[in-house]
Amino acid sequence: MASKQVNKADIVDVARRAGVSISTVSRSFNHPNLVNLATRKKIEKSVKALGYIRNRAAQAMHGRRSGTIGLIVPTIDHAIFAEVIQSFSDAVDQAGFTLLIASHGFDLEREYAVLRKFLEHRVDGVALIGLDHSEPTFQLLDQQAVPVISIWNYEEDSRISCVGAANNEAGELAARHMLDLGHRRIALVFPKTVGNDRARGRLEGALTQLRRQQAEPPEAWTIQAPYNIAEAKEACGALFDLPERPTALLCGNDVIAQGAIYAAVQRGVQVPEDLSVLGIGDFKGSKEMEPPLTTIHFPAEEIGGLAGREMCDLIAQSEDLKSTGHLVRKKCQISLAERATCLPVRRLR
Amino acid sequence: MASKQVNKADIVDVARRAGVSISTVSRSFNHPNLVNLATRKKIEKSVKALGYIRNRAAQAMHGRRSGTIGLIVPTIDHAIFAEVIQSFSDAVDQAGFTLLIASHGFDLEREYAVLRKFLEHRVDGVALIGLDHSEPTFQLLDQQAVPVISIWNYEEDSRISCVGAANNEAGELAARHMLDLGHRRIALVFPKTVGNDRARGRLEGALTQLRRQQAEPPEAWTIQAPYNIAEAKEACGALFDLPERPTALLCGNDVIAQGAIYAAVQRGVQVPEDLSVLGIGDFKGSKEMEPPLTTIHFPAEEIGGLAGREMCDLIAQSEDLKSTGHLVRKKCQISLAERATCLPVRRLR
DNA sequence: AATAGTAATGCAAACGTTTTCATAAAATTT
DNA sequence: AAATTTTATGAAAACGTTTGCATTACTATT
Repeated sequence: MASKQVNKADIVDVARRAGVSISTVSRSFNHPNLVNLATRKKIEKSVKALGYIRNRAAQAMHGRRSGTIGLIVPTIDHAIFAEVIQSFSDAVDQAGFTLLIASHGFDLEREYAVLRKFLEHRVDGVALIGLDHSEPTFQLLDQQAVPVISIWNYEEDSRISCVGAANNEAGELAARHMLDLGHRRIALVFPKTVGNDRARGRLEGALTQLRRQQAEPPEAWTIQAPYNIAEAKEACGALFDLPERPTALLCGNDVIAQGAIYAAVQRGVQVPEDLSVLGIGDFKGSKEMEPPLTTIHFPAEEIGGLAGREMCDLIAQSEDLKSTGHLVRKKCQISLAERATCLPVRRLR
Repeated sequence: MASKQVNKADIVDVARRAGVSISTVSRSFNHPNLVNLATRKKIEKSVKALGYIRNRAAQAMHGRRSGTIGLIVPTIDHAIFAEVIQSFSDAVDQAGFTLLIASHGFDLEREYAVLRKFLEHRVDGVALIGLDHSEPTFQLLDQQAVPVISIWNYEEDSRISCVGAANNEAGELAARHMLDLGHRRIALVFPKTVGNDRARGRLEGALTQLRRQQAEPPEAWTIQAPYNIAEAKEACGALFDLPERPTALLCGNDVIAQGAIYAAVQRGVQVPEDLSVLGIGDFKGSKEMEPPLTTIHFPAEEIGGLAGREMCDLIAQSEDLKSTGHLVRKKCQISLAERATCLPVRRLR
């Protein structure tokens, strides 16, 4: 509506208007202490008048720093990732970085493509979710020597730096809780595990623990459900319609647990009286469900924030060129959130 | 672990290794048809060997295009925004853009700061949520003449291009449905409306409709709840404990509706028999709740995707410099999703 | 009063591309 | 066979910054 003339304000224009050289203008931005206060004021005024906005692209071409961090996630639209993304974003934002985000839809080839794209933009660092990545991805990361961090999973022998929790421990903890409550007829409902080390770790942890106590579920009781309430509900419904019903359901995540509970309600199966249901993840809202969901708490916000700060540190280090190249690994504690969907097994049935 | 030598591969290096000039290398990327196939192959080989990755920053300095789009949202960690972000991201991704994301936590001053930061990175376009923005934000946008689009809300006289739905219509539709079911004792539970035109539009639409039919709720029945199941549950709980209880609850969004239902369950109030509850938004999972939530459906994915494509178009147009500067507005249809939480009022009580 | 520092600034050379213009070689037309 | 067009390439000038080095004008030291 207004003038809308093409804006051209340049550092040169700013310099001219302020009656100084461009070096001085540049310096007044980057090393203000090196320039006289009065000069700085003049420049400031000139900047305001011209509506000048620094060009980070030009800046980046120089000092090797673009001021951006790339975050690659499987999907943004996911209760738990959204939370991690938010806290990661807040953390790097605070350090002045700008966040580039892309999702690959659980496709590791697209992940590689996105990584390349980010590298073209010369991100100062890259964050990935999980530790499952394609070989080309690892190689590219290594070759470009870009600071990188994996969020969400912890593994003591991870190939790249990581901040997260141990998913197998979550699975073990979950199974142990069920066993502690006396359950032996435990069904497992998990998402697909290919290319998803989160789910795989949890499932393996749970199975390990169950086997250890000779409570491995029959095949019919180990079912797969997508990350999606509706389909989880359906999958669990099928399970409930089986002639033999388990006394406990160990779900790979809270969404599946929620679906399971809905499926139970639909069939008049009482939770937790007739069936104990345990989730993993402690998604937002799980605590407020009715009945509140017993689950394994993952400190998503803590992980995201920690990862963000760690990412910034890594970048700062790599800048010092001391670049010892050593990996950093941070393990965040998970815990059992005992709420209302699990009960000791009723011996009589 | 591996070599990890500092990577320096340059377009110059590529050119040298391929035995051609840098112009040819650059051309082979940007206008492949202008360079001989054999030469292209040589360059390709050289690129591979050196692990060269183009520098978009340097590229951007030239042609005025950075290949990035900035998306500024109030928060990422929010069922509905996450969905919009995802589809917007997918759409711009498909067009080859890279997405910059930042959240401002519903603080319009931070929104302005983020916008400036994005502008420093020379984003090719900016997308914002909603139409409520500070005056400096609008001015900056106008002055920089950067393609901009607002996502989520539709207003026929919006100050910037927009793709979204009409929130007041959602409120009206919601109120009308309750009235159609015979309810007259209707309570309103909405989030804070300052700086949140989504909530404000909905509330106003609902009130308009209710007044029109002389069913405006008493003050005690118009309560405020934050976007948060736990607090919504609490707020609604207080409402239920009032001596006079409404027969219907019109909630500003599905999260609040969910909280309301939990609060009802807790108190033994039957939904929908004793109380009809209507949400707005149709969040993921609302359909699968037990009972499935009746709500006003907002096509979040459609809005995000449409906005993304529109953003790309806007950028393409602005590049043609024909820049007619006219705004584009797209209205997405909302609809009533009748499910199980609303019932015609019981006259006798 | 001469010397050595220090503070403030400017000049010009990077940075890694893209693109215009010029040129050479090859293909086509006359 | 000469003239013209087309195709393929290179040289060099941008693009908007940052920064090392040089210069000038002060201020402090002897």
